[in-house]
Amino acid sequence: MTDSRRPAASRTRPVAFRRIRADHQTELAEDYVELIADLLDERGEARGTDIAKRLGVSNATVVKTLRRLQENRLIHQEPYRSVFLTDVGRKMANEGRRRHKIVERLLVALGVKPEIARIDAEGLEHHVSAHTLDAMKRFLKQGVRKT
Amino acid sequence: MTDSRRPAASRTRPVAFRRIRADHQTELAEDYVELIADLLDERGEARGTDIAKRLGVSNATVVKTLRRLQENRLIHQEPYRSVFLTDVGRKMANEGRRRHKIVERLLVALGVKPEIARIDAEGLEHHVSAHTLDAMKRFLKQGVRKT
DNA sequence: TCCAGATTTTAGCATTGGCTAAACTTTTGT
DNA sequence: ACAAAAGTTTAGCCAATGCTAAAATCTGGA
Ligand SMILES: [Mn+2]
Ligand SMILES: [Mn+2]
Ligand SMILES: [Mn+2]
Ligand SMILES: [Mn+2]
Repeated sequence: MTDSRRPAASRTRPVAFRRIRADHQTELAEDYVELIADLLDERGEARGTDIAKRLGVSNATVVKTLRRLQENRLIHQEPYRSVFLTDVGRKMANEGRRRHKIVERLLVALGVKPEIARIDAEGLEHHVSAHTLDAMKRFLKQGVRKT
Repeated sequence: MTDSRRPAASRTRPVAFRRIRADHQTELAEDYVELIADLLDERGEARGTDIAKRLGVSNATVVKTLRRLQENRLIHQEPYRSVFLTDVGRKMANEGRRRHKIVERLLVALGVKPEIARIDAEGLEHHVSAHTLDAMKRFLKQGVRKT
């Protein structure tokens, strides 16, 4: 029953699960900076309240998370003022957007309804490795052969 | 700048983010029951230690999580004995496996290396809606047209 | 049988992400 | 100019997921 080409589950699975736990650690930060970048583009400023509204979360929660993002040098903020991205934060936002767009376009290419693609992509994006993202890009570019 | 066919971000984004938070709530439970089902199939019993090993997590963590899964009627266990799935748990495991396989096969079909597909699928599976899963299934079945 | 080593559970702690209600600032309208 | 309204932060709570170290239980030889 053991497939010699496939390494034992006891060895391979922990790798996957560790990756997921790592992904989840950065996931929230990624969504925040991306959202902040969007707000800055759309309206020139990103207030905590706007972030809360878009995330569907309470104001207090946002305040707490922003504090941590500031400690991690992803954003800059002063009391009662709106939020800005540091260079690191902006870079993270741009990478996030890029991934996000590719995943969403891939779903649409597969025949997923645009509204649903938007929603699913928001969760999927954080778990797509660089290699998988490349494969998606290739698929989107060159139509596709496939058996 | 506003696209009339696309609803305002302030209305649509919270939907997506709420979905993600919901997904994350069930994610761990899904991985546990799937893993337990695997162990039961492979070796007839699922010990906490085996689960810990495959998840790459400490024994104590597993004990605590299993207690919660038992409260939620997904598993059954007795002290110092191995773990079994309830009907509900088994059903969840089967659905999980189905989704998991489809996602993994889709990635491979896109040209992702099998080892990487395995890893990425473990995180992606929980964020795929029924509709998207159908699209993936269709794609896998019928080659694909695509522009 | 019985105890030493292996296994499993418990205790206690930390971090993250969420909430509501209260306190504090800032803004606005008269 | 200043009080009411609006907006923001703080305080204090909870649940989930992780950890290590200690206690408890089980088990396989001698
Ligand atoms: Mn995103
Ligand atoms: Mn996201
Ligand atoms: Mn799975
Ligand atoms: Mn999984």
